[in-house]
Amino acid sequence: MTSTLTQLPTSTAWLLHVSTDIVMFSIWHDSLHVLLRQRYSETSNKSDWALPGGYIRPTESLEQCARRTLAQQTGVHDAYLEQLYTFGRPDRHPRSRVITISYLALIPNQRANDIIDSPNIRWRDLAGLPRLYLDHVEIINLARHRLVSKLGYSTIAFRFAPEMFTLSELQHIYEAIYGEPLDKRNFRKRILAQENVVKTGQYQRNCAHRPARLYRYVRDGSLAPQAGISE
Amino acid sequence: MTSTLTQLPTSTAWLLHVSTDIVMFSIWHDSLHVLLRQRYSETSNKSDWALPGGYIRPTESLEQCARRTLAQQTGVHDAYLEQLYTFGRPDRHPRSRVITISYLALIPNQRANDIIDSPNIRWRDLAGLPRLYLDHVEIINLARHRLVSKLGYSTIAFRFAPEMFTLSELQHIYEAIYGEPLDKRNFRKRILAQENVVKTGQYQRNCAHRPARLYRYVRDGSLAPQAGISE
DNA sequence: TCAAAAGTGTTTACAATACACCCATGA
DNA sequence: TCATGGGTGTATTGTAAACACTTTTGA
Repeated sequence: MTSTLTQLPTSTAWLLHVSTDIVMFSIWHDSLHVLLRQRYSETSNKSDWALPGGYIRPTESLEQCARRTLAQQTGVHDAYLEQLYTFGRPDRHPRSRVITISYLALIPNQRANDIIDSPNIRWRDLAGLPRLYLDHVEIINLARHRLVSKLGYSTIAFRFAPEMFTLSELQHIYEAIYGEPLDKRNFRKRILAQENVVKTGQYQRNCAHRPARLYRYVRDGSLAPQAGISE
Repeated sequence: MTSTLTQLPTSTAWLLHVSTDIVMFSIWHDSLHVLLRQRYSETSNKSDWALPGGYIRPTESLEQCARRTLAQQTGVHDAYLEQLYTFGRPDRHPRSRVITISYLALIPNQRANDIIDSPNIRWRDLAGLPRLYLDHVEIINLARHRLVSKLGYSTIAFRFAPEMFTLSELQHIYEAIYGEPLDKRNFRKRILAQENVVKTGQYQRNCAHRPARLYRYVRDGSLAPQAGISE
């Protein structure tokens, strides 16, 4: 910033809006899905699908805005959130200047069921997205790209898993995101080499095959992740 | 976004400012420096050092804003730019709501000399920064962190190097950013394994030792980097 | 001939890959 | 007893790390 408010050139007193848009992913039937909401255009009678999100309020932070709009529109209060990228092309919105800060949101797969399944809110498979509002395809593509690359060097995959999970469940998560199968033995070796993946001592129940061990991921409480930056 | 402008609740018609702040790095005497400008506060007579940057205009994109303010304040027109992170805590500015999109900027080290060396614009060593405006320390720390990690998997280091460079010059760049020495033979092996680093056939001149080969980095023109996202 | 940086290979340790069979359970 | 997914180890390959001496130039 150049200076404090009093020094602002008057030319900056123009209308500008800031929003957040949230790309929430979850895995359904072994493929990556994104949560979309339907928007009815008031001009044409076409409808678009859009990312959850909305305009920022005077006293909330960017992340709070993302959390609030996500909760209002989808009922999800406790997703993992991480800032993605800020889109600000002057012509990205047809009628006004809207700058949007995009967020990546993740919830455990089984939680995806809890989301109110109204006709206006739907999980959509990334293969075969409908026509999307504004530049929301671009935002989703960036989010998927980021997710894929973070899978390799971070522990972000555990955000898709429940409290206790089997190694096969975890492997399915990786496979759904990468879109290709992984070797079972090498996968297990690699995961178990991380010392924060620990046996719970419990096992699956009522499966028509040998019951799998349940594991837990323990985030070491040492350094709490800074809002949205880390992982 | 929830909707188009006409549907905006009136409560969003409040004053909000958007700026960009640029963290421009360069290497001086084997250590990483950042370009700062001096700000005189109109309230107290203390002065702060701040990142270059400024408020966005109605018709420019975020990156154009970063480029324009950087050029106005420092004379640098052609830096490499990459979006970093958006800071938007409601209390980050004392008098108004200012959301800022931070950018990482890099120029070849020798270009750093060209920058107008006014008392108001100075390269400052990252070890030993002065008191900084608002949350600009935080922005700089994030930028350095990002730079260090990208050094490992990207080709961003070549942004510090001139058109033609010796492998030792390149190694000094890496060492300055990591803050630790590297093994010469392993370094050269690793760099030369990348096929975009090619011999020019030319050599250093007038050095009091064996003249070093000059190399060039060739960006393969196949896919041009998408504005600010890639690398 | 000296100082100063350029240039060059090999050995070792570790990480990633490929690959196939037996086990425990419910039906 | 059968179908289903759970669970396990080794050999190989490729990649990263450690490490010391010779070469070329200007002074």
